[in-house]
Amino acid sequence: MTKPSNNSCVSIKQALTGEIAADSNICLQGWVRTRRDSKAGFSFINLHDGSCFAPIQLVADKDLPNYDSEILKLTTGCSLRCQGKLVESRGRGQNFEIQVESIEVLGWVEDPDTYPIQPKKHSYEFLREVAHLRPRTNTFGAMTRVRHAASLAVHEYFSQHGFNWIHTPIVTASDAEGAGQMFRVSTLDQMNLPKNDKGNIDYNQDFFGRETFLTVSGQLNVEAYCMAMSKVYTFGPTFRAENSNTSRHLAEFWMVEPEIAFGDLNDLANLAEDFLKSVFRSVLDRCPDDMAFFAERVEPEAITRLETFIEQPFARVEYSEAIEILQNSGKKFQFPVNWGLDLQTEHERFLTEEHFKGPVVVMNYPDEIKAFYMRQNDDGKTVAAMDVLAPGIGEIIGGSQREERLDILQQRMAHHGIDKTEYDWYLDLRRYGTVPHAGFGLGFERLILYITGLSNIRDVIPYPRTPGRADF
RNA sequence: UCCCCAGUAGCUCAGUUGGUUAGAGCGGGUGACUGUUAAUCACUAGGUCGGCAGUUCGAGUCUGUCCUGGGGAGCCA
Repeated sequence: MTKPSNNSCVSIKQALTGEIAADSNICLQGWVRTRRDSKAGFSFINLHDGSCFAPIQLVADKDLPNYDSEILKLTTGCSLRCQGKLVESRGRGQNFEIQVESIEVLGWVEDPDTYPIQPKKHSYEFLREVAHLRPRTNTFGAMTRVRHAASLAVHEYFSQHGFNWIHTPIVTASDAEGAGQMFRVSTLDQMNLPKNDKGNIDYNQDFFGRETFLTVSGQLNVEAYCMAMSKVYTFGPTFRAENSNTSRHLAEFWMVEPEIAFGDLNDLANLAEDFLKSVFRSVLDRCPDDMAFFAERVEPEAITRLETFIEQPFARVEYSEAIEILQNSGKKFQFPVNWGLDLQTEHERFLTEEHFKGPVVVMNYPDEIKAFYMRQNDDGKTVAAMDVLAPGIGEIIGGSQREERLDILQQRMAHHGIDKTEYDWYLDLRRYGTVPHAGFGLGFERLILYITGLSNIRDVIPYPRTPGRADF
Protein backbone atom coordinates (compact mmCIF):
# COMPACT_ATOMS: atom_id res chain seq x y z
CA MET A 1 0.00 0.00 0.00
CA THR A 2 1.31 3.41 -0.85
CA LYS A 3 0.57 6.37 1.33
CA PRO A 4 -1.97 8.88 0.07
CA SER A 5 -0.41 11.30 -2.36
CA ASN A 6 1.29 14.21 -0.67
CA ASN A 7 1.40 16.39 -3.75
CA SER A 8 -1.17 18.70 -2.23
CA CYS A 9 1.51 19.80 0.22
CA VAL A 10 3.17 23.17 -0.23
CA SER A 11 6.59 24.44 0.76
CA ILE A 12 7.18 26.67 3.74
CA LYS A 13 8.44 29.29 1.32
CA GLN A 14 5.09 29.26 -0.48
CA ALA A 15 3.26 29.54 2.82
CA LEU A 16 5.31 32.45 4.14
CA THR A 17 5.68 34.61 1.04
CA GLY A 18 2.01 35.34 0.58
CA GLU A 19 1.80 33.09 -2.45
CA ILE A 20 -1.02 31.26 -0.68
CA ALA A 21 -4.10 33.09 0.50
CA ALA A 22 -4.57 33.51 4.24
CA ASP A 23 -7.06 31.11 5.81
CA SER A 24 -6.25 28.46 3.19
CA ASN A 25 -6.08 24.93 4.45
CA ILE A 26 -2.68 23.55 3.51
CA CYS A 27 -0.34 20.65 4.07
CA LEU A 28 3.32 21.12 5.04
CA GLN A 29 6.16 18.67 5.55
CA GLY A 30 9.46 19.21 7.24
CA TRP A 31 11.70 18.80 10.24
CA VAL A 32 11.21 20.19 13.73
CA ARG A 33 13.69 22.84 14.73
CA THR A 34 12.26 23.72 18.15
CA ARG A 35 9.18 23.00 20.25
CA ARG A 36 7.83 25.27 22.98
CA ASP A 37 4.88 24.23 25.09
CA SER A 38 2.30 26.40 26.68
CA LYS A 39 0.34 24.92 29.55
CA ALA A 40 -2.48 27.17 28.42
CA GLY A 41 -3.08 24.30 26.09
CA PHE A 42 -0.94 24.33 22.98
CA SER A 43 2.56 23.94 21.61
CA PHE A 44 4.59 26.01 19.18
CA ILE A 45 6.61 24.00 16.70
CA ASN A 46 9.13 25.63 14.39
CA LEU A 47 9.29 23.61 11.21
CA HIS A 48 11.87 23.93 8.41
CA ASP A 49 11.94 22.27 5.01
CA GLY A 50 14.87 23.92 3.23
CA SER A 51 12.70 25.95 0.89
CA CYS A 52 13.61 29.23 2.57
CA PHE A 53 15.60 30.59 5.48
CA ALA A 54 12.70 31.09 7.87
CA PRO A 55 10.97 28.21 9.60
CA ILE A 56 7.21 28.27 9.93
CA GLN A 57 5.47 28.21 13.29
CA LEU A 58 2.89 25.51 13.86
CA VAL A 59 0.41 26.10 16.67
CA ALA A 60 -0.80 22.74 17.90
CA ASP A 61 -3.73 22.66 20.31
CA LYS A 62 -3.95 20.14 23.16
CA ASP A 63 -7.24 18.86 21.80
CA LEU A 64 -5.40 17.17 18.93
CA PRO A 65 -5.81 13.43 19.36
CA ASN A 66 -2.06 12.74 19.46
CA TYR A 67 -1.15 15.84 21.52
CA ASP A 68 -0.06 14.04 24.69
CA SER A 69 1.09 10.87 23.03
CA GLU A 70 3.20 12.41 20.26
CA ILE A 71 3.28 16.19 19.89
CA LEU A 72 4.59 16.78 23.42
CA LYS A 73 7.38 14.31 22.62
CA LEU A 74 8.60 16.00 19.46
CA THR A 75 12.24 17.02 19.65
CA THR A 76 14.61 18.82 17.33
CA GLY A 77 15.07 16.84 14.13
CA CYS A 78 11.78 14.91 14.07
CA SER A 79 10.06 14.87 10.69
CA LEU A 80 6.34 15.40 10.30
CA ARG A 81 3.49 16.17 7.97
CA CYS A 82 1.01 18.79 9.09
CA GLN A 83 -2.43 19.76 7.89
CA GLY A 84 -3.76 23.10 9.01
CA LYS A 85 -4.95 26.59 8.29
CA LEU A 86 -2.56 29.33 7.24
CA VAL A 87 -3.45 32.26 9.49
CA GLU A 88 -2.00 35.62 10.40
CA SER A 89 0.11 35.21 13.50
CA ARG A 90 -1.13 36.51 16.83
CA GLY A 91 2.45 36.63 18.09
CA ARG A 92 5.43 38.69 17.08
CA GLY A 93 8.24 37.34 14.97
CA GLN A 94 6.32 36.06 11.99
CA ASN A 95 3.47 37.22 9.80
CA PHE A 96 1.90 33.84 9.23
CA GLU A 97 1.62 30.62 11.16
CA ILE A 98 -0.30 27.38 10.92
CA GLN A 99 -3.28 26.57 13.09
CA VAL A 100 -2.75 22.83 13.15
CA GLU A 101 -5.60 20.47 12.36
CA SER A 102 -3.51 17.33 12.31
CA ILE A 103 0.11 16.32 12.68
CA GLU A 104 1.46 13.01 11.44
CA VAL A 105 4.89 12.18 12.80
CA LEU A 106 6.90 10.64 9.97
CA GLY A 107 10.18 10.03 11.76
CA TRP A 108 11.26 10.23 15.38
CA VAL A 109 14.71 11.11 16.67
CA GLU A 110 15.53 7.85 18.32
CA ASP A 111 17.87 9.28 20.94
CA PRO A 112 17.26 13.02 21.46
CA ASP A 113 20.00 13.07 24.07
CA THR A 114 22.68 12.49 21.46
CA TYR A 115 21.12 14.08 18.36
CA PRO A 116 23.98 16.36 17.37
CA ILE A 117 22.05 19.27 15.87
CA GLN A 118 20.70 21.47 18.61
CA PRO A 119 19.09 24.90 18.40
CA LYS A 120 22.28 26.56 19.52
CA LYS A 121 25.64 27.69 18.23
CA HIS A 122 27.80 24.81 17.07
CA SER A 123 31.41 25.04 16.02
CA TYR A 124 32.13 24.55 12.32
CA GLU A 125 34.70 21.92 13.28
CA PHE A 126 32.07 19.85 15.03
CA LEU A 127 29.58 20.23 12.20
CA ARG A 128 32.16 18.90 9.72
CA GLU A 129 32.15 15.68 11.70
CA VAL A 130 28.40 15.40 11.12
CA ALA A 131 28.38 16.57 7.52
CA HIS A 132 25.31 14.41 6.83
CA LEU A 133 23.27 16.33 9.42
CA ARG A 134 24.70 19.82 9.12
CA PRO A 135 22.39 20.87 6.25
CA ARG A 136 19.70 21.02 8.95
CA THR A 137 21.34 24.07 10.50
CA ASN A 138 20.62 27.67 9.55
CA THR A 139 24.14 28.22 8.27
CA PHE A 140 24.28 25.20 6.00
CA GLY A 141 20.74 25.64 4.78
CA ALA A 142 21.62 29.19 3.78
CA MET A 143 24.93 28.12 2.26
CA THR A 144 23.16 25.43 0.23
CA ARG A 145 20.61 27.85 -1.21
CA VAL A 146 23.31 30.42 -1.97
CA ARG A 147 25.46 27.78 -3.64
CA HIS A 148 22.54 26.75 -5.77
CA ALA A 149 21.70 30.36 -6.67
CA ALA A 150 25.33 31.02 -7.60
CA SER A 151 25.44 27.88 -9.77
CA LEU A 152 22.34 29.01 -11.61
CA ALA A 153 23.76 32.51 -11.97
CA VAL A 154 26.91 31.10 -13.57
CA HIS A 155 24.91 29.18 -16.15
CA GLU A 156 22.51 32.04 -16.74
CA TYR A 157 25.30 34.53 -17.31
CA PHE A 158 27.07 32.37 -19.84
CA SER A 159 23.92 31.28 -21.57
CA GLN A 160 22.71 34.85 -21.94
CA HIS A 161 26.08 35.81 -23.38
CA GLY A 162 26.11 33.06 -26.00
CA PHE A 163 28.39 30.53 -24.31
CA ASN A 164 27.94 26.77 -24.64
CA TRP A 165 28.44 24.62 -21.58
CA ILE A 166 30.93 21.89 -22.48
CA HIS A 167 31.00 18.68 -20.42
CA THR A 168 34.70 18.00 -20.47
CA PRO A 169 35.89 14.59 -19.27
CA ILE A 170 36.61 13.75 -15.65
CA VAL A 171 39.05 11.02 -16.61
CA THR A 172 42.10 12.17 -18.52
CA ALA A 173 45.32 10.73 -19.80
CA SER A 174 47.20 14.00 -19.71
CA ASP A 175 49.64 13.73 -16.86
CA ALA A 176 51.60 16.91 -17.35
CA GLU A 177 49.18 19.77 -17.46
CA GLY A 178 51.25 21.50 -14.86
CA ALA A 179 48.29 22.24 -12.64
CA GLY A 180 49.24 19.97 -9.80
CA GLN A 181 49.43 16.39 -8.56
CA MET A 182 46.82 14.04 -9.98
CA PHE A 183 44.75 11.15 -8.66
CA ARG A 184 45.36 7.91 -10.51
CA VAL A 185 42.39 6.10 -12.02
CA SER A 186 43.03 2.39 -12.34
CA THR A 187 41.24 -0.94 -12.23
CA LEU A 188 44.47 -2.94 -11.89
CA ASP A 189 44.70 -5.34 -8.95
CA GLN A 190 46.74 -3.30 -6.48
CA MET A 191 47.99 -6.45 -4.78
CA ASN A 192 49.24 -7.95 -8.03
CA LEU A 193 50.30 -5.24 -10.46
CA PRO A 194 51.28 -6.44 -13.94
CA LYS A 195 54.81 -5.57 -14.98
CA ASN A 196 56.29 -5.04 -18.43
CA ASP A 197 59.70 -6.31 -19.58
CA LYS A 198 61.37 -3.24 -18.08
CA GLY A 199 59.95 -4.09 -14.69
CA ASN A 200 57.58 -1.13 -14.65
CA ILE A 201 53.85 -1.34 -14.08
CA ASP A 202 52.22 -2.32 -17.35
CA TYR A 203 49.41 0.17 -17.79
CA ASN A 204 48.68 -1.32 -21.20
CA GLN A 205 46.70 -3.85 -19.19
CA ASP A 206 44.77 -1.18 -17.32
CA PHE A 207 41.16 -0.32 -18.12
CA PHE A 208 41.94 2.38 -20.68
CA GLY A 209 45.08 0.68 -21.93
CA ARG A 210 47.20 3.50 -20.58
CA GLU A 211 47.76 5.57 -17.46
CA THR A 212 44.75 7.69 -16.55
CA PHE A 213 43.96 10.28 -13.91
CA LEU A 214 41.19 12.51 -12.63
CA THR A 215 41.16 15.85 -14.35
CA VAL A 216 42.92 18.85 -12.86
CA SER A 217 41.36 21.20 -15.40
CA GLY A 218 39.03 21.06 -18.37
CA GLN A 219 40.84 23.88 -20.07
CA LEU A 220 42.77 22.02 -22.77
CA ASN A 221 39.70 20.08 -23.78
CA VAL A 222 37.47 23.11 -23.77
CA GLU A 223 39.91 25.04 -25.96
CA ALA A 224 39.13 22.60 -28.76
CA TYR A 225 35.43 23.38 -28.50
CA CYS A 226 36.25 27.07 -28.31
CA MET A 227 37.90 26.70 -31.72
CA ALA A 228 34.48 25.81 -33.11
CA MET A 229 31.82 27.28 -30.84
CA SER A 230 33.61 30.59 -30.14
CA LYS A 231 32.35 30.95 -26.57
CA VAL A 232 32.38 27.97 -24.26
CA TYR A 233 32.79 27.11 -20.60
CA THR A 234 33.16 24.16 -18.29
CA PHE A 235 31.60 23.87 -14.85
CA GLY A 236 32.31 20.64 -13.09
CA PRO A 237 34.34 18.78 -10.51
CA THR A 238 38.11 19.07 -10.51
CA PHE A 239 40.67 17.07 -8.57
CA ARG A 240 44.04 17.96 -7.16
CA ALA A 241 46.10 15.49 -5.15
CA GLU A 242 48.23 18.22 -3.58
CA ASN A 243 48.91 17.82 0.11
CA SER A 244 47.40 21.21 0.81
CA ASN A 245 46.06 21.74 4.30
CA THR A 246 44.50 25.17 4.27
CA SER A 247 41.10 26.78 4.58
CA ARG A 248 41.20 27.58 0.86
CA HIS A 249 42.01 24.18 -0.70
CA LEU A 250 40.07 21.03 -1.43
CA ALA A 251 41.15 17.84 -3.16
CA GLU A 252 37.81 17.80 -4.98
CA PHE A 253 36.30 21.12 -5.94
CA TRP A 254 34.21 22.68 -8.67
CA MET A 255 35.70 24.93 -11.25
CA VAL A 256 34.25 27.31 -13.83
CA GLU A 257 36.40 27.75 -16.93
CA PRO A 258 35.19 30.00 -19.74
CA GLU A 259 37.15 30.27 -22.97
CA ILE A 260 36.58 32.92 -25.62
CA ALA A 261 37.81 32.89 -29.22
CA PHE A 262 38.85 36.06 -31.05
CA GLY A 263 39.65 37.68 -27.72
CA ASP A 264 42.75 38.91 -25.92
CA LEU A 265 43.76 39.43 -22.30
CA ASN A 266 41.81 42.67 -21.97
CA ASP A 267 38.67 41.02 -23.28
CA LEU A 268 39.21 38.30 -20.72
CA ALA A 269 39.61 40.76 -17.86
CA ASN A 270 36.42 42.48 -18.96
CA LEU A 271 34.63 39.15 -19.01
CA ALA A 272 35.90 38.24 -15.54
CA GLU A 273 34.72 41.53 -14.09
CA ASP A 274 31.31 41.51 -15.75
CA PHE A 275 30.79 37.85 -14.88
CA LEU A 276 31.64 38.17 -11.18
CA LYS A 277 29.46 41.24 -10.77
CA SER A 278 26.56 39.54 -12.49
CA VAL A 279 26.80 36.46 -10.27
CA PHE A 280 26.96 38.55 -7.10
CA ARG A 281 24.01 40.68 -8.19
CA SER A 282 22.00 37.57 -8.92
CA VAL A 283 22.72 35.96 -5.55
CA LEU A 284 21.83 39.15 -3.68
CA ASP A 285 18.54 39.31 -5.59
CA ARG A 286 17.64 35.66 -5.12
CA CYS A 287 18.75 35.04 -1.55
CA PRO A 288 18.07 38.18 0.50
CA ASP A 289 17.14 36.28 3.67
CA ASP A 290 20.13 33.97 3.49
CA MET A 291 22.48 36.86 2.82
CA ALA A 292 20.93 38.82 5.69
CA PHE A 293 21.70 35.86 7.94
CA PHE A 294 25.34 35.76 6.82
CA ALA A 295 25.62 39.50 7.41
CA GLU A 296 24.11 39.14 10.87
CA ARG A 297 25.87 36.04 12.12
CA VAL A 298 28.94 35.32 9.98
CA GLU A 299 30.45 38.38 8.29
CA PRO A 300 28.97 41.84 8.94
CA GLU A 301 30.21 43.08 5.55
CA ALA A 302 28.81 40.12 3.61
CA ILE A 303 26.21 42.16 1.76
CA THR A 304 27.86 45.58 1.67
CA ARG A 305 31.12 44.29 0.26
CA LEU A 306 29.29 42.55 -2.57
CA GLU A 307 27.40 45.74 -3.29
CA THR A 308 30.65 47.70 -3.30
CA PHE A 309 32.23 45.04 -5.48
CA ILE A 310 29.39 45.40 -7.99
CA GLU A 311 29.58 49.18 -8.10
CA GLN A 312 33.33 49.72 -8.31
CA PRO A 313 35.38 49.10 -11.43
CA PHE A 314 38.19 46.61 -10.81
CA ALA A 315 41.62 48.08 -10.38
CA ARG A 316 43.94 46.84 -13.13
CA VAL A 317 47.67 46.77 -12.77
CA GLU A 318 50.59 45.31 -14.65
CA TYR A 319 52.61 42.73 -12.77
CA SER A 320 55.62 45.04 -13.10
CA GLU A 321 53.65 47.90 -11.57
CA ALA A 322 52.47 45.65 -8.76
CA ILE A 323 56.08 44.83 -7.95
CA GLU A 324 56.91 48.53 -7.84
CA ILE A 325 53.93 49.27 -5.60
CA LEU A 326 55.06 46.56 -3.20
CA GLN A 327 58.68 47.70 -3.27
CA ASN A 328 57.68 51.33 -2.62
CA SER A 329 55.11 50.45 0.04
CA GLY A 330 57.51 50.78 2.92
CA LYS A 331 56.08 47.52 4.25
CA LYS A 332 58.31 44.78 5.56
CA PHE A 333 57.35 41.54 3.86
CA GLN A 334 58.44 38.14 4.96
CA PHE A 335 59.08 37.06 1.39
CA PRO A 336 61.20 39.05 -1.07
CA VAL A 337 59.62 41.28 -3.71
CA ASN A 338 61.56 41.14 -6.95
CA TRP A 339 60.65 41.16 -10.60
CA GLY A 340 60.50 37.53 -11.67
CA LEU A 341 59.18 36.15 -8.40
CA ASP A 342 55.56 35.18 -7.92
CA LEU A 343 53.37 37.19 -5.58
CA GLN A 344 53.00 35.67 -2.12
CA THR A 345 49.81 35.65 -0.08
CA GLU A 346 51.07 38.58 1.99
CA HIS A 347 51.71 40.58 -1.21
CA GLU A 348 48.27 39.84 -2.60
CA ARG A 349 46.70 40.85 0.68
CA PHE A 350 48.57 44.15 0.72
CA LEU A 351 47.46 44.96 -2.81
CA THR A 352 43.77 44.12 -2.27
CA GLU A 353 43.28 45.08 1.35
CA GLU A 354 45.58 48.06 1.84
CA HIS A 355 46.65 49.56 -1.45
CA PHE A 356 43.62 49.20 -3.74
CA LYS A 357 41.07 48.33 -1.04
CA GLY A 358 39.15 46.15 -3.45
CA PRO A 359 39.51 43.59 -6.21
CA VAL A 360 42.55 43.90 -8.44
CA VAL A 361 43.44 42.35 -11.77
CA VAL A 362 47.17 41.77 -12.06
CA MET A 363 48.27 41.25 -15.67
CA ASN A 364 51.31 40.15 -17.69
CA TYR A 365 53.43 37.96 -15.44
CA PRO A 366 57.00 36.80 -16.07
CA ASP A 367 56.89 33.81 -18.40
CA GLU A 368 59.15 31.73 -16.18
CA ILE A 369 56.55 31.40 -13.44
CA LYS A 370 53.57 30.64 -15.67
CA ALA A 371 52.23 27.66 -17.63
CA PHE A 372 53.36 26.64 -21.10
CA TYR A 373 50.09 27.47 -22.87
CA MET A 374 50.10 31.17 -21.91
CA ARG A 375 50.75 33.62 -24.71
CA GLN A 376 54.21 35.10 -25.06
CA ASN A 377 54.17 38.91 -25.04
CA ASP A 378 56.23 40.99 -27.47
CA ASP A 379 58.63 42.03 -24.71
CA GLY A 380 59.95 38.48 -24.74
CA LYS A 381 59.88 38.12 -20.98
CA THR A 382 56.24 38.15 -19.94
CA VAL A 383 53.13 36.19 -20.83
CA ALA A 384 49.54 37.43 -21.13
CA ALA A 385 48.39 35.98 -17.82
CA MET A 386 46.07 37.57 -15.29
CA ASP A 387 44.96 36.91 -11.74
CA VAL A 388 41.90 38.46 -10.14
CA LEU A 389 42.70 39.03 -6.49
CA ALA A 390 39.94 39.69 -3.96
CA PRO A 391 40.29 41.00 -0.41
CA GLY A 392 40.12 38.25 2.17
CA ILE A 393 40.57 35.25 -0.10
CA GLY A 394 43.37 36.16 -2.48
CA GLU A 395 43.33 34.67 -5.94
CA ILE A 396 39.77 34.01 -7.03
CA ILE A 397 40.42 33.81 -10.78
CA GLY A 398 43.49 32.84 -12.74
CA GLY A 399 43.57 33.05 -16.51
CA SER A 400 45.48 33.93 -19.62
CA GLN A 401 45.44 34.55 -23.30
CA ARG A 402 46.53 31.30 -24.90
CA GLU A 403 49.51 30.92 -27.21
CA GLU A 404 47.87 30.54 -30.60
CA ARG A 405 51.08 30.52 -32.67
CA LEU A 406 52.24 26.99 -33.40
CA ASP A 407 55.98 27.60 -33.47
CA ILE A 408 56.05 29.61 -30.26
CA LEU A 409 53.81 27.13 -28.46
CA GLN A 410 56.13 24.31 -29.51
CA GLN A 411 59.11 26.26 -28.20
CA ARG A 412 57.38 26.85 -24.89
CA MET A 413 56.40 23.21 -24.56
CA ALA A 414 59.98 22.16 -25.19
CA HIS A 415 61.16 24.71 -22.64
CA HIS A 416 58.72 23.35 -20.03
CA GLY A 417 59.67 19.76 -20.82
CA ILE A 418 56.21 18.86 -22.10
CA ASP A 419 55.93 15.67 -24.14
CA LYS A 420 54.78 16.90 -27.54
CA THR A 421 53.39 13.55 -28.63
CA GLU A 422 50.83 13.65 -25.80
CA TYR A 423 49.64 17.08 -26.92
CA ASP A 424 49.59 16.62 -30.67
CA TRP A 425 45.83 17.06 -30.71
CA TYR A 426 46.29 20.32 -28.79
CA LEU A 427 48.82 21.50 -31.37
CA ASP A 428 46.32 20.65 -34.11
CA LEU A 429 44.21 23.53 -32.84
CA ARG A 430 47.09 25.82 -33.89
CA ARG A 431 47.62 24.02 -37.19
CA TYR A 432 44.03 24.24 -38.35
CA GLY A 433 42.46 27.68 -38.23
CA THR A 434 44.10 29.03 -35.11
CA VAL A 435 42.74 32.26 -33.62
CA PRO A 436 43.64 34.39 -30.62
CA HIS A 437 41.75 33.12 -27.61
CA ALA A 438 41.73 33.42 -23.85
CA GLY A 439 40.18 31.85 -20.78
CA PHE A 440 40.21 31.72 -17.02
CA GLY A 441 39.53 29.35 -14.15
CA LEU A 442 37.36 30.25 -11.18
CA GLY A 443 37.32 28.15 -8.05
CA PHE A 444 33.60 27.90 -7.36
CA GLU A 445 34.00 27.26 -3.63
CA ARG A 446 36.21 30.31 -3.30
CA LEU A 447 33.43 32.28 -4.92
CA ILE A 448 30.98 30.93 -2.32
CA LEU A 449 33.43 31.79 0.45
CA TYR A 450 33.54 35.36 -0.76
CA ILE A 451 29.76 35.61 -1.09
CA THR A 452 28.87 34.11 2.28
CA GLY A 453 31.75 35.40 4.35
CA LEU A 454 32.37 31.90 5.66
CA SER A 455 36.06 31.41 6.23
CA ASN A 456 36.74 27.73 5.62
CA ILE A 457 36.31 26.15 2.19
CA ARG A 458 35.24 22.89 3.86
CA ASP A 459 32.05 24.68 4.90
CA VAL A 460 30.88 25.72 1.44
CA ILE A 461 30.76 22.26 -0.17
CA PRO A 462 28.46 19.49 1.08
CA TYR A 463 31.11 16.81 1.66
CA PRO A 464 34.64 18.22 1.68
CA ARG A 465 37.48 16.02 0.50
CA THR A 466 40.85 16.99 1.93
CA PRO A 467 44.12 15.14 2.56
CA GLY A 468 43.37 12.32 4.97
CA ARG A 469 39.62 12.78 4.88
CA ALA A 470 36.94 11.39 2.57
CA ASP A 471 34.16 10.68 5.06
CA PHE A 472 30.54 10.28 4.07
C1' U B 1 54.91 19.10 3.70
C1' C B 2 56.64 23.05 7.45
C1' C B 3 55.56 26.32 11.87
C1' C B 4 52.16 27.37 15.89
C1' C B 5 47.74 26.21 18.92
C1' A B 6 44.10 22.94 20.87
C1' G B 7 41.70 18.06 22.59
C1' U B 8 37.61 18.03 29.82
C1' A B 9 29.57 15.74 29.75
C1' G B 10 25.58 14.94 23.55
C1' C B 11 27.34 20.39 22.24
C1' U B 12 30.04 25.19 23.82
C1' C B 13 33.47 26.00 27.48
C1' A B 14 35.77 26.97 32.79
C1' G B 15 39.12 24.26 35.87
C1' U B 16 44.51 28.87 40.02
C1' U B 17 51.84 27.49 41.48
C1' G B 18 50.40 19.43 40.58
C1' G B 19 46.63 18.15 46.16
C1' U B 20 40.17 15.22 48.72
C1' U B 21 34.08 13.66 45.72
C1' A B 22 36.13 17.56 38.05
C1' G B 23 32.14 22.53 37.29
C1' A B 24 28.74 25.94 34.29
C1' G B 25 25.47 27.08 30.14
C1' C B 26 22.81 24.75 26.32
C1' G B 27 20.66 20.02 24.99
C1' G B 28 17.95 15.34 27.44
C1' G B 29 14.41 13.72 31.55
C1' U B 30 10.74 15.35 35.50
C1' G B 31 7.79 19.34 37.34
C1' A B 32 6.07 24.65 37.43
C1' C B 33 4.74 28.81 34.42
C1' U B 34 3.79 31.45 30.00
C1' G B 35 0.88 33.52 22.48
C1' U B 36 5.89 31.37 22.91
C1' U B 37 10.35 32.99 19.47
C1' A B 38 17.72 29.61 20.79
C1' A B 39 11.13 31.06 26.09
C1' U B 40 11.77 31.25 31.58
C1' C B 41 12.30 28.88 36.64
C1' A B 42 13.29 24.46 39.84
C1' C B 43 14.99 19.53 40.29
C1' U B 44 17.59 15.49 37.86
C1' A B 45 20.63 12.10 34.93
C1' G B 46 25.11 12.39 32.23
C1' G B 47 32.55 12.45 32.36
C1' U B 48 38.37 6.18 31.92
C1' C B 49 39.70 14.72 31.32
C1' G B 50 42.08 12.11 22.94
C1' G B 51 45.53 7.21 23.14
C1' C B 52 50.06 5.11 25.08
C1' A B 53 54.39 5.60 28.10
C1' G B 54 56.89 8.36 31.91
C1' U B 55 58.11 11.97 36.26
C1' U B 56 55.79 12.25 41.27
C1' C B 57 53.56 10.24 47.69
C1' G B 58 49.87 12.29 44.30
C1' A B 59 48.64 14.22 37.18
C1' G B 60 42.80 17.14 33.88
C1' U B 61 47.36 20.10 35.23
C1' C B 62 54.40 18.38 34.10
C1' U B 63 57.56 15.41 30.13
C1' G B 64 57.87 12.23 25.68
C1' U B 65 55.33 10.07 21.71
C1' C B 66 51.22 8.96 18.63
C1' C B 67 46.23 10.28 16.89
C1' U B 68 42.60 13.96 15.69
C1' G B 69 41.14 18.97 14.84
C1' G B 70 42.18 24.22 14.04
C1' G B 71 45.19 28.64 12.49
C1' G B 72 49.21 30.31 9.42
C1' A B 73 52.76 29.18 5.31
C1' G B 74 54.04 26.68 0.77
C1' C B 75 51.39 24.84 -3.69
C1' C B 76 47.22 26.66 -6.17
C1' A B 77 41.50 27.58 -7.94
